[in-house]
Order: sequence, then structure tokens, then C-alpha cells
Amino acid sequence: MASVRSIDVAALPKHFDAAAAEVRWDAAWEKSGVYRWDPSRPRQETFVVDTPPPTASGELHVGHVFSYTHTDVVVRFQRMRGKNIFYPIGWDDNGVPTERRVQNLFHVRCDPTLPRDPALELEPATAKLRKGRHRVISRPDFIDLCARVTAEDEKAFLEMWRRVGLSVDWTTEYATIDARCRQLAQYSFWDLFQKSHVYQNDAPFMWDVDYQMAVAQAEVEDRELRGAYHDIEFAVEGEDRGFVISTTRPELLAACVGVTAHPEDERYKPLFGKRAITPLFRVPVPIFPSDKADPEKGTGVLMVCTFGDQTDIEWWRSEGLALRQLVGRNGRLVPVTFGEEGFESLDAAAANDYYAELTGLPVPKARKKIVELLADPAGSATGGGAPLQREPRPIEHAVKFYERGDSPLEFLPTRQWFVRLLDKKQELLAKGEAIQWHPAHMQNRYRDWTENLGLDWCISRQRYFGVPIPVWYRLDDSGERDYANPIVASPERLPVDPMTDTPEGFDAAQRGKPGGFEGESDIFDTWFTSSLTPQIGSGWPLDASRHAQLFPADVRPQSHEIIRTWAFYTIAKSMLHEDSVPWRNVLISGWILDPDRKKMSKSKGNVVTPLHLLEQHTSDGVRYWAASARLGVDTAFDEKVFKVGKRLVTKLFNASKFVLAQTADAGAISQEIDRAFIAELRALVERATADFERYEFGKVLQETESFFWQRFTDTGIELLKHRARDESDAAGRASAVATLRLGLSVLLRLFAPVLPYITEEVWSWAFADETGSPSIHAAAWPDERDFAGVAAPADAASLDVAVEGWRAVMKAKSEAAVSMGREIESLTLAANPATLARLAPGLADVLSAVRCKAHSLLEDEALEDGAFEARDTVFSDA
RNA sequence: GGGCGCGUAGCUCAGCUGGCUAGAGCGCCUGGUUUACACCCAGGAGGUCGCAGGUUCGAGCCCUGCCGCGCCCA
Repeated sequence: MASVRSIDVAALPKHFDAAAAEVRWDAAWEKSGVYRWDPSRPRQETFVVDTPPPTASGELHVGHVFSYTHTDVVVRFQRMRGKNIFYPIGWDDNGVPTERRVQNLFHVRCDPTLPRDPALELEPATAKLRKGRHRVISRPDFIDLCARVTAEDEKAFLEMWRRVGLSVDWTTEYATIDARCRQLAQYSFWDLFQKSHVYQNDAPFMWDVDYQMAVAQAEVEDRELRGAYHDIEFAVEGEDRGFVISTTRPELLAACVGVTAHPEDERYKPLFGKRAITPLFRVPVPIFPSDKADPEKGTGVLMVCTFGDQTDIEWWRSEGLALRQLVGRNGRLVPVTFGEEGFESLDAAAANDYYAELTGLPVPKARKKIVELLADPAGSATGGGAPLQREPRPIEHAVKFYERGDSPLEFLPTRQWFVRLLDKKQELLAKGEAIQWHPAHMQNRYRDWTENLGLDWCISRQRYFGVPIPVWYRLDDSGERDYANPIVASPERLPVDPMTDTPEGFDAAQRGKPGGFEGESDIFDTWFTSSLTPQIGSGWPLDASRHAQLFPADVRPQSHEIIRTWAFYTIAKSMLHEDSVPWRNVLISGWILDPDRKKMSKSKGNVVTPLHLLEQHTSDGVRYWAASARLGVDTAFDEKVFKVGKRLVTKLFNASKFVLAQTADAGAISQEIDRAFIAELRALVERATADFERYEFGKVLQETESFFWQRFTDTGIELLKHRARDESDAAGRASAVATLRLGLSVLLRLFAPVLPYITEEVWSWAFADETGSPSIHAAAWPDERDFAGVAAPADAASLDVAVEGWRAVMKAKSEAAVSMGREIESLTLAANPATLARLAPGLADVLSAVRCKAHSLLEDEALEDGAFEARDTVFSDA
């Protein structure tokens, strides 16, 4: 009879060298291509992941490792179930974070009017250089710098992901700025343009005065700020009396174009239809009722400006008010002349004198200044003393900011491109319903966001490093742009840069000339491209058959703060392009919070970077930590968990060494308690598989771990190890060794998605040859086939009973304070008769495990079912 | 102000559609060199499950209110 293949323990190192194993297996996996996608296999055998492309210039912290590991664990499970995995990797490198990083790193600013400087060579700025003024460079030079920096950042990310052991197909690497992504993003625009889902609009919109660009609703956040109500007296035209408005933005007084109060407000009812006169600038403006005015707020009557907030825009539109835009794109008050058209005044000279004090000031300074001016009784519109009625009353209020910005958003009229979404809320909601969210309640975030959407998606950004909007404008004879008839680049020309490429029917010399053309200088919102990651993977529309094979994706992993951006826009795009969902499942990872349960962020200085964790606790240790979480649950960072993972790896190494060193004739798993062990293992596999299918990998890990530790190493091995070496019982020995080996093989595979390195290491010792699957990661996930040859136990609890008997003796040893290995001359094992009977099949194993030479059994009806007591224990001499 | 989530042993977390004396790991205490492993083994202490009501034969799980924390949206 053939022997099982055993290993020579002496040939293995005493300790597992994880660092060396990581390098070795990374290289082996790369060489064997075990993580490559196989394009020849059909859709139903394929599992497609829509991987998040991290912001290349962003900071790397443990939160990334956490969520990316979740994805990898799911992927590795699916791979072992036989799926053909499509698991790409990409970098989101265009956009504001990269530009900002380049500006800081090189201490430069971009001036798009400058020509390229062929001699430009820049190195990161020194501290000394940073103190001076920014160096101003051309747009193409700036873009080159961005590309250079992101290329370096991507290397760092790549290195990190490899170290974490992601089973990504590295041949699929993409960047959202590369030619193929530019082509797809521009095709997306072309398609939306053909379908009339995009439009441009010249209207007041949210504007960041520092970045000097438009901002979409999804990128806006409210911040609680200290402000103040300023009570300012207005006059009523042709009357002696005045009234007092309250405003938090007195600097916009010169932009006042109307006054409004609630229609039912008795205090102001008599004023509706009349005109108010503003103080200082003496501008007559209409007084109108509006149920949007809150009688409880301030004095109940307020001034409408162009533009203080979103409601001002609505009043401006509905009432057909004048446009007096004061805040410029740079956040400073622009020069205007009262007395001229649009700026009528009853006392233009005085108005201009006052306004001269404000011109050119940034908004916060203008606010301080006008408070001074309003204290001047000469400025009163009623002649009743200083227009400012009292000291400003401080309040806390929510102010809108661009999420990456430092100044409050302003509303100013600019021309922008939009994707029309407001008219498609119901369809968007239906798509959200058609996707499985894990955990389910995360769908609420999507639903709430979609239902409350107030603005179409603004997709144009006044930036440089990104995908150009593929549009040109014809110039008329006077050199004015014809916005009504833009020229959109045709699909076969993409990608294009309209700033350097020439539209069909024109030649390059006509750029900027009357009768010629101009290119759109704006680029797309970053999300316009990254909302296409499923299509970037599938190759839509460049490769229809590949697209059919890879779209929609099976899973989209991401974190919850970008449900309103990345998830939302991706769903919107797939809907608009193909009336499809982009993926079937969304997996939402929670956040890693600092130990005080605060979100990690650079500004708070509480960010934990992953590299030292990987070095200290090994990849498997770090992955263990990540995989022990549940989806959607925020977790406090706790370094203790890494140690637990590392310990598990060590234990696996040692237990595997022992099990695989045992040798015996190859034989069946025939003994009762062996079969009972296998039955328990089989139940574990069923639970683990079902949990994994529900994406509950944390539960799988926890159950596998406790089975491994409690059932396998602490008890199973202890009970079977003597029989596994018993030369007098060939069948029993063969059964014990076969049981231990099957147990190890199955447990290794259950651990493999979480602990790819140690499991691969152990697999390579014997199972790789034995199974013909060189990598555990391509081996079959445990299932019925593993247990096909093993008969069910006569008593499912026979192992459990044996363990209890063994435990009773161990307890006696512990209480007697003797070594667990101490031999026992004699003992009496007591239990009730039924329990004693069930112990029979395992009794010999128990007695040898506790090293007992002589024993007697005692029936004691007083003991509960399953309970044992070791009595009259006589230990051998030490 | 509206919505979602959370509040379980010193710490980090499990507790499925309500069902036996509420669990794990870490930490703590006691003991132990078992030729797989001291990155180990055996034993032990430790919780009025945020608070107050309610439903139920029975609630950590369901309902109501309140308190605290976090997030999303106004």
C-alpha cells in the first residue's frame, strides 16, 4: 500500500519568514499568471470587479488597505470557486488634487496665456524657493509636470497594492488620464450630446473663487460658520417711513436688486408693489411678496442680491430682476459705475464715492468696510441716521463650500456644460433599486441623494490637467463665439485636444480669427471620466464583444462617502448610455477611524500610513485585520488585531508542519471520531460558503479561525496525534493521518482568500503536487467533493464527547498544577451512563492524549449529559 | 431641522427571522518547557447588553420616548 506523501520537518525553517515568502510568492504569481483574466471564457464563468481607481496624488492610509483587501478577499473566493476573474487596477490622476500637489511641490502657477518654455526644467522647490513668489509656467508645461508627478505617485501605489497581496490582473493597469480613458470619456460626451443629455448654459452657478472654477452639487459641503445679521434700514420710495432688513452679506448691498417678505406678513403687506431705496447707493428696487421669505428669520424682510445664495437666483429668475454682478471670478468686488445702465441710482455721485471704498476688495474685507460705511448717517436712505441699526448680531449658520476649498462658494454667471439629470430622477431611483447594496441600508444614501438632487451635473471645470471637452466654437465675423452651434469632435478622431487639434473643415491658421474657430479650454469634471470605470474595463465602445463579456460588472467596491459621487455618476452614465445598471452588487466598506473614533485626515494629523504596518505585522497579518470587519461598519483602528493575525499565521505554519510530517499508509477515514471531525468540518464549509456568498467574509474568517484553533489544533490534533504514530494500528493510523490532512487541506483553502501567503507556502509543501493545482489560489474551494469518500459518523457528537472527557483530565492536571504532559498512573473517569457509552469510540484516543496508563470508568447519574469528572487521579513521578 | 447607523466585559468587536446560566480575541490573574508551536497549552476573574417605559409566557434583539457618538442631507 502506498504511503501518503509526508514532509521532512527538519528541511523546513524553524520560523516562518513572512517577508521572504511575500517576495517569493509575488514573483511566482506574476510568473504563473494565476491572476490573469482569460478572455476566451464565457460571461457566466466570469466575475467582474469594477475596482476603485485611487486618487494618485491622494494620501495613502490604512483605510485604503482596509477596503481594497475586502475586495481582494471576495475576488479570491470567487476565483477558487472556478470563476474567471476580471480584476483591473487604475489610477485617478486628473483633477484638482494633482494640480494642487504640483503647485505646492514645484511652487508654480499655471498661466494658460503663456507659450510653452522649451528650456523649462523644474525640480521640487526648496524651502528657500517657497518663500518667494510662485513661478508662472505655461499650460502645456504645467500639464507635463502633473503627468510626471502622477507617474511617480502611481509607482508608490502600485508597490503598496502588490505588498498587500491584491490578486489584481496587473496587465490591466489604466490611468484616467491615459489616451484610452480620454478617448472613452470624450466618446461618452459625444454619445450624451447626440442623445441631447448634455447642454451648456450661461447662468449663475456655484463658483470657487480660489480655484476659480465651477463646482457641482456633489462636491459641495456645508460648513458651520460664525456670521452675523446686519440690520440695515431701507427707505420706501415716496414715503417717509423705511423698514429694516437683516442680512448676513451686507457687502452685497450694491448688488441688491429687490426686497421681499412673506405675503401674509402684516408688517410688510402694505409695501408690496412699491419700490425700496437702498442706503449708500440709493438704488430703487422692487418690493415683492414671496412665500420663500421666512417671517421668523431676521426682521422678516430681506434684500435680494445677485447673488447671495440659491434662493436669490430663483427670485432673480421668477421676478425678472436686474443683474448687478459684483463679485468677480477671483472673489474681489469688480469696478462698476453707478448712474450707468444697470446701475441706476438716485444719487450716482455719492454711490460711486461709497463704492470706490469697496472696489477690488475681497469679499471678507468688503464686508468689514461696508459695515463702517453703513455707520455713516449721511448714507441713510431715509435721513433717519446711520443705516446700520445696531451692532451686527452674531449667529452660527451653514455656508456652502467646495469640499476641497477654503472660501465660501459664490454664485456668479458663467458658461458651463451640464448633464441633464433632474428630469430623470425616477429612472435613476429605479436603477438604484435594481442593484444589490451590501449592506442594504447603504441604498438609502443613494436614494436620499437622488431624491434631493437640486441641480443638473455641471461637468466643465476651469482646470488644466484632465480630459479636454472635445468641442470647438465657430467665431463670427466680429470674433464672437457661436455657442449655439458647437462643433463636437467625431468619435473616430478621439481623443482630441481642442486647444491644439483643429476641427474638420478648418485649418490651424484659423484658430482665434474672425470667421475661424476656438477650442474649448475647459476640461471635464474628474467624475465624468471615473464614472466610466466599468466601461473602461470592458472597452465600450471600442470592443463590443469584450464589452458584452464584462459589462455590467458583478461587484463595485467603494466607501460610503462617495455614494453621491462615484456610485451615483456611474449609475447615471450607464443609464444614459445603455439603459443598464453598471454592476449588480455594491460593496460598501466602512471607514477606519482613529482610536478616538474620529475620521482620519491629513489636517487632523491622525492618519496611519500602511507601510510600517505591513513591515511589522506582515501582509497576511494586515489582511487578517481588514478581513475581520463587516461591510459598511466603521471600525476604530486597533493595532492589537494585527498581532492576532500574525499569531494565526504562525500557528498555521506550525500546525501544518506537524500534520504534514505524519506519515502512514494511504487509507480511508474510517474511525468514528475521525468521521465526526469530518462531519463538523463539512458543516463549517457549508456555513463558510453561504456566508461568503453573502459577502460576509468577516464571519467566515471568524468561524474558520475558531474551528481551526479550537477544533483542529487544540483538540483534534491532540486527540489524534498518538494514533497517527501508532504502528500497531495501521487502519487507525491511516484514518488519523488522512483526517488531519483533509482537515488541513480544507482549512488552508478556507483561509486562503484572507491569508494568501502562508496558505500558499503550506500548500506548496505537499498539496500542490497531490492535487495537481500548483497554487492554492487556483485550487477548488472546499465542497462536497472533498468529503465524498467519508461516511457519516454514527454519533455526530462523538468527537465532542471525547473532547469533554479529555478536557476533564486536563482540568485535573491544571488544578493539581502539574505539567500537561505528565503521565498518569491511574484515574477514574466519571460521567452518566449515556455519556460514558458515547465516549467509547474515542476513549483510547483520550487516554493516550492525556498519557494515562490505567483507568476505570464510573457511572454517576448526578452528572449532566456530556459532563465528565476526573477523580482519584494519581500522577506518575515527574 | 430631516434621514441613516451606532451605543454589549478594561479595549476591539460577534450576537441570524425574540427562546436555555450573554459570546470571541486582546488585556488581566493562576498554573504548566506537552519533541508542531511559549507568536504555545490548561484553568480563572470580569457585563443591571446607553437610560426609561411598553408588547410578550419570554427581549441585547420588537415598539415608544429620552441621552450620547458618528455620518449623510437641509
